[in-house]
Amino acid sequence: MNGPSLPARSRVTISQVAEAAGVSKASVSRYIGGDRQLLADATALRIEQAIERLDYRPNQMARGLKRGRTRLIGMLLADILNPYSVAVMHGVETACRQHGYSLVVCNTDRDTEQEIHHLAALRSYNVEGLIVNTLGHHAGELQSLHSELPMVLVDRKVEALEVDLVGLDNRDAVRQALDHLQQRGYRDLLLVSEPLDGTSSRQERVEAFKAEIARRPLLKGQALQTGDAFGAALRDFLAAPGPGPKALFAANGVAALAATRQLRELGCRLFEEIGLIALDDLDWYPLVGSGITALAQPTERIGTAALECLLGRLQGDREPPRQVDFKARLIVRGSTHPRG
Amino acid sequence: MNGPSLPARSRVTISQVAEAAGVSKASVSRYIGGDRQLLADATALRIEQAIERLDYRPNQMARGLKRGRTRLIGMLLADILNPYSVAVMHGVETACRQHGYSLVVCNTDRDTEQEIHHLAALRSYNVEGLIVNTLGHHAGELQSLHSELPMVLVDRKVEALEVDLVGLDNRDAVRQALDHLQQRGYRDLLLVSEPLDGTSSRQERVEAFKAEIARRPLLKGQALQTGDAFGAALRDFLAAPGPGPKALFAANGVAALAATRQLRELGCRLFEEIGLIALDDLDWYPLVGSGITALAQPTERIGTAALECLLGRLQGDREPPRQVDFKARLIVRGSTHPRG
DNA sequence: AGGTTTCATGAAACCGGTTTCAAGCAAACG
DNA sequence: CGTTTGCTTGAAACCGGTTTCATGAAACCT
Repeated sequence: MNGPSLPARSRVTISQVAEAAGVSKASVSRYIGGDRQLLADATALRIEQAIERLDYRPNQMARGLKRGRTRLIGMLLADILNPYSVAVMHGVETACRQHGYSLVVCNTDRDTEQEIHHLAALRSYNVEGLIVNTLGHHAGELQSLHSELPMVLVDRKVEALEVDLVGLDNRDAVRQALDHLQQRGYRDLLLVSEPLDGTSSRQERVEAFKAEIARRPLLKGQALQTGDAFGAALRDFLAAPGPGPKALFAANGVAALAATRQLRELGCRLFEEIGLIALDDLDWYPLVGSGITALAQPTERIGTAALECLLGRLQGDREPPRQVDFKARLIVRGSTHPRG
Repeated sequence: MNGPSLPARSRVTISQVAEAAGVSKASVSRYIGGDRQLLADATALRIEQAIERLDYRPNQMARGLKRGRTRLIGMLLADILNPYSVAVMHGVETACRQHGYSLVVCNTDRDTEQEIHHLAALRSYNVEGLIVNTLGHHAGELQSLHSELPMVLVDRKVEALEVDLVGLDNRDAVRQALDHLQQRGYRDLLLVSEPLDGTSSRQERVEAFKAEIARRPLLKGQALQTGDAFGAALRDFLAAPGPGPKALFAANGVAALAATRQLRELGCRLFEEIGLIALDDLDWYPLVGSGITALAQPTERIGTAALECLLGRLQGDREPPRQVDFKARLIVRGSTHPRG
C-alpha cells in the first residue's frame, strides 16, 4: 500500500484480472463490455470475483481507442462567468450523466485564440460530440470539426454552419416584454444589450425589438449597447422628453446588471422614474429595489435539449438541421409598476 | 469531402502521415513529441509538410495510453451553481490552459452518489490530477484515489485525508468582519451560514465567529443556519432587545442571498434597521439597497494556486501536505453604515 | 454412431500512438 | 585505411483495452 503523496502506483489492468481469474483478456473484456450473456456462468463468476478482489476499473481511454466511443462530450463556452452559460451547462451535465457520458467543459473567455485552442484540444480527446456556445468567428474550424462529429449550437447561430440549434424564441420573448411594458403604461423604451459582436441571439433581440416597435404606434423605442458611451447615452435617454413613461429592456442578465448599475450611478431612484424588464432571471433580481421583472429562460431544459439533440445525431439521425426554440416565461416584479 | 450531418469521417493517423512523408511512424512520433532535435532537418521538413497537407492532429488518448500523460486535470465541484465554485473553476481553467492541460469538470449537486460516480469516471479517464471541492463524505473513495494520483482540496477539508488544501484564511476573514462591524458601531451580531453539513470552511467560520465574539466584550453574537426555521429565527433576532445596533454576517454568497431575501420578506428596510456584511463578493452586491459590504475572496488566485500546487506534485514534489490560505479583502459599501 | 450446430473460449490482430533497440552511415580518430 | 564515435532512422514491442476468427467441446439431429 502506498502512503499519501506517493501516487503513481500503476493501476490494475485487464491482463492481471485475466490471469487472476484464469481466463483470457478477451473473456474479461466481454465481461466488462456487457456481453455477459456470451460467458458461461462459472466463468463470469470467476471474473467478477477477480475484479472485485483486485479492485479493477477499466481504462476508459484504452477502451475508446479501439471502440471509438469515449463517452465524452465536449462543451465550448464563450463565457463561463455568465450565469446563463452555467445554467445551461448544468442542464447539459445532468443529461450527460443520465446517459452515461462525461462532460469536458472549455471556456474561451470570449477569445478567438482560445476558441481555436480548445476546439483542437476537444478534438484530440476524441469527444463524441460537441455543444457550442461561442462567438464562432472563424467558422472554418467549426465546419471542419463538424465533418467529423455531431455538433449542437446553443443560443448563438454561427454563420454558414448548418447545425442543430437550441435556444430561445427571441421574437416571442421580445413580444412578451413589449406587451407587458405597453400594458403597464410604459411608452418610451430603451433596449440595452451587450455589444452585438456578431452574436446572433443579441442581434435577433435587437431586430425583433425594432420590428415590434415599428408595428406599435403607441411605443417609441431605441436600442443601445453597453460599453464606454453607455452612461452618457443612458443619461440622455432619461433626460429627453418622450411620449410617456420610460422603461429599459435589458436583453440579457449581463445587460441587466450593467443597466441597473448605471442607473444607480446616475442617481436614479430605481423603478420610480423608470421601469425595467430583463431577459434571463437571475437569483438576485428580487433583491434590487422593488424587484426586477424578468423573462426567464428555461436554461435547464435548453441544456438537456441540446444534449438530447446531440445524442440523436450520435445514434445516426441524418435529418436536416433542426432549430429548437423555447419560450421565455414572464415573471412580474416591482420594476414594472410605473410610479413605484 | 463529407457534407454536414455526416460525421464519422475517420481521422488522419500517424501511419498515414508517415507514409505520406516517406518515413516511419517512429519519426513522426518524434516530431510531434517535441524530440525534433533528434531528426535531420530534411526529415523534419518532410514530416511537417505531410502533417500540414493532411491536416493531421495526434490523438491525445492514444498518446496518453503509452505515455501515461493524458494532459487532463479533473475537478470535482459540489455545486456548480454557486458563483464561488465557478470563479475558482475559472481560475483553475485559466491556469490549466497556460500549462497545456485541459480540465474535466464534474458537478455533484451536493449528492454523494454522484460524487462516487464522478470520481470513478475521472479515474477511468486517466486524469493526471484532481482538484476537489466537495462534501467528501465517504473519504474512502478519495483516499484510494489519492494513492494513485495527486489531489488538491479547495475550500473544504476532508477528514482523514492528508492532502494539500487551498482556501481562505477563515479566521482572519472573520476577524476582519468583526473588526469592521465593531468599528462601525454594531454590537449585536448574527452569523448566517448554510447548514454546516460537515463542510469544513463553514464550520471554521462559525467557530472563528464564536471565538472572536467570546474575546470581544463589546459584542454579542450568535450563529444561525439557513433553512426552514430561518425566517422565524431571523424575526426573533430582529425583535429581541440587544446591546446595540444589529448586523448580520453572511458566511458566504448563498447565505447572503438567503439573508437579504429573508430580510425583505420580513419587511425590513434594508440596512437602516440592520447592517450586513457578506463573505464572497458577488457582482450584484452593489445593487442591493445601499450596497452590501463584502469580504472578497481571491477566487481566481485560489484556482490558480490549486492547480500550481497540483502541478508541483505531478513534478514529483513529495513534501508533506501543505495548506495555502489566502486573505479576504474588505470592500465597504452602504450596508455597514448604521442608520442608513 | 456419425454428422451438424451451437456455445464458450482463447490467440492474435488491431486501435493510434510511444519507446526501445539495433542497424546504417558518415565523420573523426589513430 | 581500419576503427570508433555520433547521428538518424526504422522495426518491433508495448500501452490497455476490443474484436475477429478459429477451435474444441457439448448438444442436437437423423
